[in-house]
Amino acid sequence: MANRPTLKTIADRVGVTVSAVSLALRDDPRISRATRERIQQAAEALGYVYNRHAAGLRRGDSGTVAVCLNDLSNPFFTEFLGHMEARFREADRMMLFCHAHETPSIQARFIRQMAEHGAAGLILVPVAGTTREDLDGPQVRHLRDFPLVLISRDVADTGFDRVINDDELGIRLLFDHLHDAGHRRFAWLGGGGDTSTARDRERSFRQRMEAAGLPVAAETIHHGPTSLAFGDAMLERLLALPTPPTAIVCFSDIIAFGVLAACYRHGLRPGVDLSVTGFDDMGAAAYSAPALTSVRVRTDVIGQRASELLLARMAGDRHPPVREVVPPELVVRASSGPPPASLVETPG
Amino acid sequence: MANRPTLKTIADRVGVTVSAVSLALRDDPRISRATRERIQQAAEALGYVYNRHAAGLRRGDSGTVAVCLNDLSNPFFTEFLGHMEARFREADRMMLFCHAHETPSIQARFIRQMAEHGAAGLILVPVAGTTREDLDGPQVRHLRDFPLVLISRDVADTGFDRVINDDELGIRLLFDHLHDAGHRRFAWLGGGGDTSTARDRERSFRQRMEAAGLPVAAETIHHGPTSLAFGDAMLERLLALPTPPTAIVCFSDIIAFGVLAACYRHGLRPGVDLSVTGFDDMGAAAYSAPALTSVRVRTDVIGQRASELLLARMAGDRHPPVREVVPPELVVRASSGPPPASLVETPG
DNA sequence: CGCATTGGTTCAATCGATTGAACTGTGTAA
DNA sequence: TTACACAGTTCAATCGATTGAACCAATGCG
Repeated sequence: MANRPTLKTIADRVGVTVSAVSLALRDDPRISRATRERIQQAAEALGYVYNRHAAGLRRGDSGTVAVCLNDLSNPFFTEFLGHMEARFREADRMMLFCHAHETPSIQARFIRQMAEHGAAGLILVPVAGTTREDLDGPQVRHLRDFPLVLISRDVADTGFDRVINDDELGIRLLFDHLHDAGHRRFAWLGGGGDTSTARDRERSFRQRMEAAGLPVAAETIHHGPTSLAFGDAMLERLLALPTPPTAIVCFSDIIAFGVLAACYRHGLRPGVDLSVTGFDDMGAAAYSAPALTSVRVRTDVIGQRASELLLARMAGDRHPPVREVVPPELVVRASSGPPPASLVETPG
Repeated sequence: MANRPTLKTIADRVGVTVSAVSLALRDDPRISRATRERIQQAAEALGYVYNRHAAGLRRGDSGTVAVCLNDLSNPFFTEFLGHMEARFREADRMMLFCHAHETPSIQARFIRQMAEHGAAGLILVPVAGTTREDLDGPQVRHLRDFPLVLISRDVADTGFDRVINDDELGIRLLFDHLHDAGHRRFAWLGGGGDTSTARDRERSFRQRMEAAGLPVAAETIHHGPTSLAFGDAMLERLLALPTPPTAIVCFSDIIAFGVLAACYRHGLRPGVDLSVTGFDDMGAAAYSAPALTSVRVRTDVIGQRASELLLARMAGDRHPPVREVVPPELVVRASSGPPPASLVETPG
């Protein structure tokens, strides 16, 4: 800030008023060509930097949007960030960024501060446990009619736009792939957090199990953090069961990678000795050892749609809140295959 | 922005002036307890949101810092982001974020725009090819005396603070570990970008080779992007050589993961049949298959130091520019070991 | 009683840019 | 010659908050 030149500085140097400078720098035809050029040269020479917030104060838009992610250590979410960043750059908007770290208080604070900073809109991957109250309650009155789009995770009854993955479809594709390959003994390594994603994926898994006439026993479902360590540790526990599963369905790629690491240590060949699947299909899934069967969540589509919706809202669009559900795709790779022949239950 | 309440709104409701409201909301003792409370309640009731930029206009600091990363898809850099975000949150500063995508024009644009948005400081991981000119030339006159800290990658002679990893030390630790284990046939899979990191690591590698009396042949050094695909593809080429290397030293973990993936497909056991090492030691390195020997770059230390330096500069510190070099640590895991017995050259 | 003090509040200028209205001087038409 | 249009520029209010100075009333002191 160290006393940078302002419109006044330029005006004094050229010998006109700030109004003339303001108009000239924005190429307003009201200022003559000659004067305009003198002004623009002076600005250049002085190293003038436009003050967007002073302008925004008058005009009513600071030109920023806010983005709040729950977890930066998960590349899945940074993929979103990348896609949105690109779209907002196109729209000439800067991004105010927050890493909420799955912590409600950090998220709450950001929701206040981004408003104080004049953000014109907010894209939010709500942290686990986010309630309707948090986005709609008396503490956040300023969010009323505020352009806000939720992505990836849903929060019911908030009246905001949402763009989310079709988790039900994803799990169905995955389960059917495994079931068709002959698997009957499944384990679910699930997101422990209180998120729509964790709930929806697990519910779908249970539904598919039921539909296939398979029992969902206590040792079928396991909850834990979305971390490599969790997947790694869980494989050990699953192997210790009297009848270990032949297919391990993981809530996310991250967990699956942990399982693959443990498999490697045990000399187990995923895709041959047992099947392991992820969910999200982040970039690394194609290069794990072995490559991971997963469900490709369209972070590009979701990120772009969310950006579009937000920009539309910021432009004054007043349509009723939408809930867009983006279909994912099954990506079969080496980590899944038929169960080992010795373990296939012969009918009768 | 949709006509939110302002100080005036509150003032009218309570029956005082905006000055009184301004003072009251900041708990100034000049306003009586009674009035202060009435004002604060009214603010609460109206859902008032502080306008930091209007205030900043008067006070001269908008409360934001800018952060520009070269590559978001590399978790190594998001680790930095996480550490800095935490520090800036503590300091009550919001982050204006940019993903430069290794693209100079995007970086240049951000350097201008963050200034327009009144950022009080900038942390930059310069994109490949960034020159002294880009940070010090006539196009960026506003960066003169601007609080700016470079991290991870250095740009010479710019007069800015820098916090970087000791790449020379890192490579030395890695090389000596492999050499001591008996390896004599090395390959280098290097960063193709024009960055100090790529240069310093490769130079160190060459120096150690020379010091060990080993020839650096054409098939020893290979350049390519920092991607899984590059590492994956390179293993194929290295295996096709008449005398393949026994140790593959990768510029970064990302490349090494690609190599591991290819090894898996070929049935090669890293750490047994050949050794593979990474650099950065990002979180996933402990959970690859097998776990990756790497050099732990202290993203936490670097991120924190950079934040501290920046905050100090923003507070008016005028010390001459510093260049802090943070020592990394060797982390030996399963992906490296002695060369296969059959390949160890017997002396004489 | 008169004057100074103090507590509580308002006044008014300010930060940097924007913009509708007003002004100035030139050229053209009546 | 007067009136009028018009191009080019300036005036002045405005956005929302801050702050040193001014103001006013009530109290304290001599």
